[in-house]
Amino acid sequence: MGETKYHHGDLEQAIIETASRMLERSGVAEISLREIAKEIGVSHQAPYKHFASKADVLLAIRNAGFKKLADETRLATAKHPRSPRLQLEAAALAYVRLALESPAVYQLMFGGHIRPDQVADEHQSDAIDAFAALARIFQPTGEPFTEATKLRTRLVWAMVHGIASLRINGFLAGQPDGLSEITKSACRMLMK
Amino acid sequence: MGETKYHHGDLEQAIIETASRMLERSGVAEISLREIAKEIGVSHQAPYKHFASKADVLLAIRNAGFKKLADETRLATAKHPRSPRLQLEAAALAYVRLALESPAVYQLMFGGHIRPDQVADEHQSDAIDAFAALARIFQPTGEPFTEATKLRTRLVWAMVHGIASLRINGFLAGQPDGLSEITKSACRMLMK
DNA sequence: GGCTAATGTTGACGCCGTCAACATCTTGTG
DNA sequence: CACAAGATGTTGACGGCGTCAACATTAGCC
Repeated sequence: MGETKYHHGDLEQAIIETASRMLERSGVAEISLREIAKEIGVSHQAPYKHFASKADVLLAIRNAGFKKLADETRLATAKHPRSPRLQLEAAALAYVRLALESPAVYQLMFGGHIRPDQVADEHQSDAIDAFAALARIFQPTGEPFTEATKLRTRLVWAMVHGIASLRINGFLAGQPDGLSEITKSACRMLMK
Repeated sequence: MGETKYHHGDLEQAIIETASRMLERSGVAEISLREIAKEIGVSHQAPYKHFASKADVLLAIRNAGFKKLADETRLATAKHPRSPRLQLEAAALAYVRLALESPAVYQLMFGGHIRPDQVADEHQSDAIDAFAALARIFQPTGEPFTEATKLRTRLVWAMVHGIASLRINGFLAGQPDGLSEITKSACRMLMK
């Protein structure tokens, strides 16, 4: 049947996937919408039926990254319902692992490639979700987070973010094992 | 005298300065060599007499950023020769202040805009200097740093880097004062 | 003073993101 | 089932970009 169809079927998803793959291979500065379209086998204008601009494609990848971050954080903490210590460690390790798995996406989320003010509020909520999942480690009950909890959560986030970011940029040498060690040390320090 | 000269005088420095200014105003994705040249009042090819490529200009700005980081770290620690606690706090605050002063340069240093493998070893040394200046807080004598010192220094670096990076990306709300508080909390935790 | 290297200019090329106009397919409604 | 309307995809054009090549001007050294 149709080996060459006029309509692609799910071009939007194909663009996100192809763009993500090229992103990890070539870096955000090197990828072009036209090349993505060519790779998919579609005209250079086809992406504009699904995204308003190239920046919009990158934004979608960024948002998906934050969603995954929130999901994985919740998943990690859910595995150890009894031990905040293990929750923190699992969340931290998941965070770092995610960043190392898709460094280009991670840089898209935190590397200044997208101006913070051009992110719709609706999509900031995923980042807020990730923050909340972390905060519940320190304050499992449902009440509004105290200032102490927020401060603590910010320190945790900054710590794991710093570890991941430095590693991606080549400033923390060593095997992933060594990175786990640093991450666990950080957790020990933050849990005390 | 010469209001319009054929030779500029110090085009190389002018390019770095103009590029840095445009960087902070427009973001790294938006700036162009041609626009920089036009702003300076020189032809679009003139920059190529001083830099091999656009990437080379960005690299120079990145390297200058690391140099400044190392210098400021040394300066901060030198102010409190007696108290490691104050040294750490001063270095951390200087680090965060520097990042907030020139966020675009900071993103150039850590945001994945430059591939780590295309940085000449010679220019990694500034980053190593900054690391060493931090490490001396924990091990003031001149011996090779112990593993414990290195781990500790990495945690410090990751922490302040995380704070600065999250703030630049809009994930740590609040006045600079609030940021100082977080930074000081981090120092207290790391010093114990 | 004149040669040479350093510095700056003009012009061209191909790629990029995006606008406009047109083509084809899908789908909902009578 | 027909067909209009909207969704999806194509071709062509434009200006801006980074960079190569060829040429022009100037500075510095013998």
